[in-house]
Order: sequence, then structure tokens, then C-alpha cells
Amino acid sequence: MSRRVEKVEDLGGKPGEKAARLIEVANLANVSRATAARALGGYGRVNEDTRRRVTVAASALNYRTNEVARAMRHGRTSTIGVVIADISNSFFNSAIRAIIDTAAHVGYQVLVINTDDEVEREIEAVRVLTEKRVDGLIVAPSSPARYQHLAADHLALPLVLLDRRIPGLPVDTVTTDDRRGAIEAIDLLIARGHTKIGLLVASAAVRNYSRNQPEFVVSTTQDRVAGARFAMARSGLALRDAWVRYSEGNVTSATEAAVSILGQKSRPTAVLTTNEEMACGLLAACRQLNLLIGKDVSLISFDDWPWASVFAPAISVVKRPIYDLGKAAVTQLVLQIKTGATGKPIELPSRLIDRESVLDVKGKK
Amino acid sequence: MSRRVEKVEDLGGKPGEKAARLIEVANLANVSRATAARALGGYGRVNEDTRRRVTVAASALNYRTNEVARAMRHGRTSTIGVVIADISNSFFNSAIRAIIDTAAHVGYQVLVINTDDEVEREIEAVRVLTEKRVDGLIVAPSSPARYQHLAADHLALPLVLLDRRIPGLPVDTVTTDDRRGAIEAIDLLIARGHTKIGLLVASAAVRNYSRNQPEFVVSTTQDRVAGARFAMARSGLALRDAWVRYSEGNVTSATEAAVSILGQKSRPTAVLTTNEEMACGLLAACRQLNLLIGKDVSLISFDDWPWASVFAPAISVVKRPIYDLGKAAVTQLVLQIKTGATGKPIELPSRLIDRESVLDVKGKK
DNA sequence: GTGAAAGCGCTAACAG
DNA sequence: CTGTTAGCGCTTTCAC
Repeated sequence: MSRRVEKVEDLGGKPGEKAARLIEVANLANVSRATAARALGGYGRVNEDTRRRVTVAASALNYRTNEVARAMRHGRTSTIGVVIADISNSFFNSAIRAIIDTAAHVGYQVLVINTDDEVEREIEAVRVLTEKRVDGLIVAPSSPARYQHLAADHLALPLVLLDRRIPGLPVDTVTTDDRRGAIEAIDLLIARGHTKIGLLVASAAVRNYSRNQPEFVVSTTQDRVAGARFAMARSGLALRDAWVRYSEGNVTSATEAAVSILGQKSRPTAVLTTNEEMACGLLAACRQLNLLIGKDVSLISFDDWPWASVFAPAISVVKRPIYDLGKAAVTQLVLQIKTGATGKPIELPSRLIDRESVLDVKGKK
Repeated sequence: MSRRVEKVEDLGGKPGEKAARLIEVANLANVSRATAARALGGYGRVNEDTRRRVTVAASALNYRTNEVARAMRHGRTSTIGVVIADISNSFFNSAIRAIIDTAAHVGYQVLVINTDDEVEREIEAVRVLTEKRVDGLIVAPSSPARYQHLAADHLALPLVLLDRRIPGLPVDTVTTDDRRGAIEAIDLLIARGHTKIGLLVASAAVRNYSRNQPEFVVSTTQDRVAGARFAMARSGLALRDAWVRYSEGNVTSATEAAVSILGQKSRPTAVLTTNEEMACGLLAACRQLNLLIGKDVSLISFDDWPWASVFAPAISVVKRPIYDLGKAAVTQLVLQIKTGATGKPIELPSRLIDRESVLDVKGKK
């Protein structure tokens, strides 16, 4: 029964001890819990001298507010939940960095859960985070078809969708302008004389890789493919299915997919890839097939990484404002938490950075 | 006052509503809270029929356990805190992926905080996580000198150190064998005939970059440099200070540091870099100086990334078992949480992968 | 300026 | 097998 500090010499939070409670601080300072709370919390009126006594007592006992108890009382945890496919993926880790830092800045901590884009795990993640009573949720939804668990009648929690829209789920969403990004990339390729253009598209909706567009792809993917198709058509060209592949998000699958594009008798002279992993796969395939990037095959990829500009040739990219995206997601969410206001969808512009991986083939036909 | 469900038609957790509480489930099922808790929690004895009624009531109300209340009651949150330098850094994001997944597997969620290797932020992070009453902490300590906030008399929480030992802080620690990793790398270089060897070392203890070893570097860095020095000495060679640089962790600083090594009249023929960012910097410098990797300058780097094997030439690396490292950290921590047992320090072996970036210069002297 | 007491939602010890 | 009740640690009226 004597699991609490009993002797004065025992102050200071030694190893085996339980953390000091407010009442211990209050006792030591000879005030009531209410007064101690006021002194420490900095609200209400407290005599300056009393405040000092409490402060001293608190630090003597190495007192730390119990945020669990406070959360219970207030009904808010100052914690937000983030549900994404894979934190080790290059896109998500930049986004999360922004989310954690922005959240910390306004007094929230972040719980992260990976789903590998499997809906069942996403549902489970949302359940766990709901039970933990996070104040809000940032989710990169894995499927545009199964989203009941995110709908307002199942989820009574502020919610922001990250990177992917869900038509039919009218909630705050922050994305980049993927359609325009794809259009600009294709336009550059065409301007340089390319007409035979391939697409290597990351999609969790596929096993290994596939020639055909899966039934349900996330809006990001959808938009990019549609954008590419539009840009081609506008120039009187067509995207040939033989040069389009949907691949699982890992480099191994991407490599196989890329080989199946570039290994054909008739192969494209340029390829647009949708992320770092796809770009790696394309590079690996070129290696295998003895094709030179920026010569035999030109390349533009979505997203940017430190090594893209160090590679030989330096890789041209559609750079997305990932940090800003994460930041915007938190800003929207916190606004929603505090005011209940749900804003307009936010779409951030991306920027084409032309480096050295796109060969000019004008007049070489 | 009527903020609770009052009409039967209102069931199901509509938007504005507060989450259903246990007592509401109990009422709907016509049992007491205790019985409802037993039925839902699956402990104690409950009549099968009663259980069913409770289950039905719970799902009708879309009831979710309030883990905050449960945490309050039990004194544990099923949450662990992770304090690292930067989640977008290639090493940490792999480690975190392992940590989150392993933790989820045994029923814990993860709060992540970035410090950018600034001790003040580390101290603050530990404070916040302590207040949130996490059950344990995984920390990659930023300084081997300032660690009072992690010492047992300040921190009454299970703790595991990740990737970096702190002499003088005898707590569970999981690291890789960095000394041996460096030795093997240097030995390979020497075996291929290199004698003029440089070092590009990431260190947060430095601004931009520096020729001299900062006063306090983390054990990881310390071990690698010592290992390299040892391997050189064993072969009768010396590490020349002129070819050693300590750089801030970003590619920009690394590039400048690398240029300052390779731009000298007398430059090394091989360089060992300590992570992806340093390797990028070296590559960038070679580009600037018109030096060819694997020809003019050979390269081995710590850690491995998808693009390392796709680069031309493919980059040789000391691959560390990062996923296992994160996994081990969680395993140790959970053991500590559950049994109080603190194990032996764990040191995982790394593996040298020789690809194409080390030129054989034997006999070419 | 300070204290007494209620209560956030849940669980577990104890009765019945 | 089920109900009653105390209490986790904190904040916050409401009195004094």
C-alpha cells in the first residue's frame, strides 16, 4: 500500500517510483489541489507567493502534468492520427515530416499507422485511432471505392484527406495538381520531338504489374493518366496501351514492368514515371537492357529526390510541394477541430524541373 | 443539456454527436455497466444471451471503447514514444517503419517527434511524451554529453536507445556494429590497392562542415571513424586529416565538404561516406569537379538505398539491418515495459555489399 | 485568494 | 452470472 513517496529524502522521481501527482505537489506546498492546479496551469487568481511555493514543490517532486487525466477531463487529447500507405516511401516520409512539425507547432502530437494501401488495415487503423480518441485524422485513402469507414455517419471525427480525393466523400482534401503536372511533362516530351511515349504508373490496386488500368485507382493516379492522355490527344497523338504499365509500388515490380515496356521490338522513346520507386525501376530496366537514359530513352518522373540531380544524366521531374501539402493538411485539420469549419478542397501546384534526362529528338525522325 | 442520444432513431453516430459511452450500451441492453464491460471486454463470466444483447447494442450505437478512460484506469496507454533526428532521413524512416509495424503487432501505437539532433528539442520531446504518459521511449540521442533528461533519476520510464550508445548511461541499447562495418569497408579499399582514403562523415555537431572532429559526436560516428583509423593503421597506413570532413546532415553541406576533399591538388582515390546524404554530396562533388566515380574516385557508403544498385556505377555499401534494428528496439522496450527486465546491449552485424564503385588499382601505382 | 466536491468513462473488487 | 461502488488524476464551478 505504501507505493507513494513517504520519506522526504525520496523526492525527485527515482527509478521504481510512480510519477508525482498533483495532490503531492499540493500537500508539499500546503495548498489544495485546486490552488496547485491554478498555479501550475497559469489561470484564475493565485497569490504570487503561493504560486512560487507551488512551483518549487512541483519541481522538487519532478512533477509532470498527466495529460491522460487532462484529456479525460477536457475530452480532447491534443493528438492527431495519420493513416498512410508506407512511411518509408519517399513521398509519405516528406509529408509526415511536415505533418509532425506543423502539428507540434500548434500543440499536437502525431500517431502514425501504415496500411500498405490495404483497405482492411486502413479500417483497423481508423478504429484504433478512434478508440484512442485522437482529435482528428489525416488519411491518404487507399481506395476510391471502399470508404464507408471514413464517411460522416461512421466516423464522428474531423478528417482531412491527403494527396487523394474521393469523389462521393465531400470532406477537406489537400492534393497537388496531378493532371496539370502530367500535362506539362508530356508537353515537354512532345516539344522535344517525342511521339512514342510510355507510362509507368504506381498502383497498389495491382499485383506485380499489369497492362490494364485496375478498376479502382486513387485519384492521384487517375488524374495523371488522364492528364497524359489528354496532352497526347491535344497534339494528335495517342497513348499506346502497349507502353503503359501499372505496377506495385516496389522497385522489383517496377523493374519488371519497365522491362516489359522497353523490351518490346517497338519501344517508346520516352517514359513518364509516377514516383521514385517507378523511376528506379525504369533505371534498373535500362541497365538490364543496355539502354541509355537521356539517349535511348528519355525520362521524366513525378516527385524529386536528392539523387535525382546527382544522377548522370540528372533526372527531369515534376516536383510537388510535398512539405506544403503536409502542412496544409494539418492547418485544415486543426481549423476543423477548433471551429468545425470545413474549407474548400486545396490543390497545390507542382513544378516541372527540366534537367538532363529528356533528349531533344526534333528533326532526328 | 440534451447532447446525448435521446431518440431511438438517432442511433448510429451521426456527425455532430458525441461518441456513445458504455452506459448507453448498457442501458440499451438492459444490463449494468459492469456486465456490458465484461461482455465487450471478453473477461469474467457473462451469459451467452446477455453477451449477444450487449454486442448488438454496442454496434447499434457504433460504440468504441474510450482508450483514454481505459488508460486512466490502467495506468498504461499502449503508446510508445519515438524521438529521432529526422523522420525524412533515409535511415530513420526505415527504422520507424519497423518500429511502427512491430509495435502495432504487439498492440502499441507510436508517437513520433523530430529533433533535428538538437538537444533542447530532444529534452522538450521527452517532456511532452512523458506528460502524455507513453509506456516507453525509443530515443536516438543527439548528444553523448547531454543526457541528463534520459537518466533514470529524471526519467521514470522504460527506455531504449536506438542506433547510438551513450557511455555513462547504462540502458538498453540497440546498435549496429559500426566499427566492424568501417573496418571491412576500409579493408576492401586497401585490398584493391587504395592507400589514399578519405572520409565524409555526417555529424549534427557541426555547422556546414569541418575538418576537425567535433568535441562530441554520437557513438555511431565515433565508432566508424575509429574503425577506419584502426583498419588503416593495421595496414601501416594513416588517415590523413586533410581528407577527412565532418558535415552537417544535408546534401548541400555534404557537397561542399566533398568538394573541399576532392578539390585539393593531392586528393584521395577512395572515400568512405556515412549515409545516403553524404554519398549524394560526394556524387555531386564529383560531378562538379568532373571526376568519375569508380574510376577517378572509388566510393563505399554506409546504408543502402534502392537507387544505389541502379546508379552507374552501382554503389558499394555497408548495408545495415535497419529494419531489424527498429524491430529489436521495440522488442526490448516491450519486454522492459512488461517485465521491467533490462537486457544486454544488442549489436547487429552489417554486411559489405561490393558492387561497382570500387576500382581495383593494384599494380597501377 | 483559496478550498470542497463533482465528474470525465472506464474497470475491478466485492457482494449478492 | 450480475449489479454496486470506488476511484484512476485532473479541472472547474461554487462557496467561503
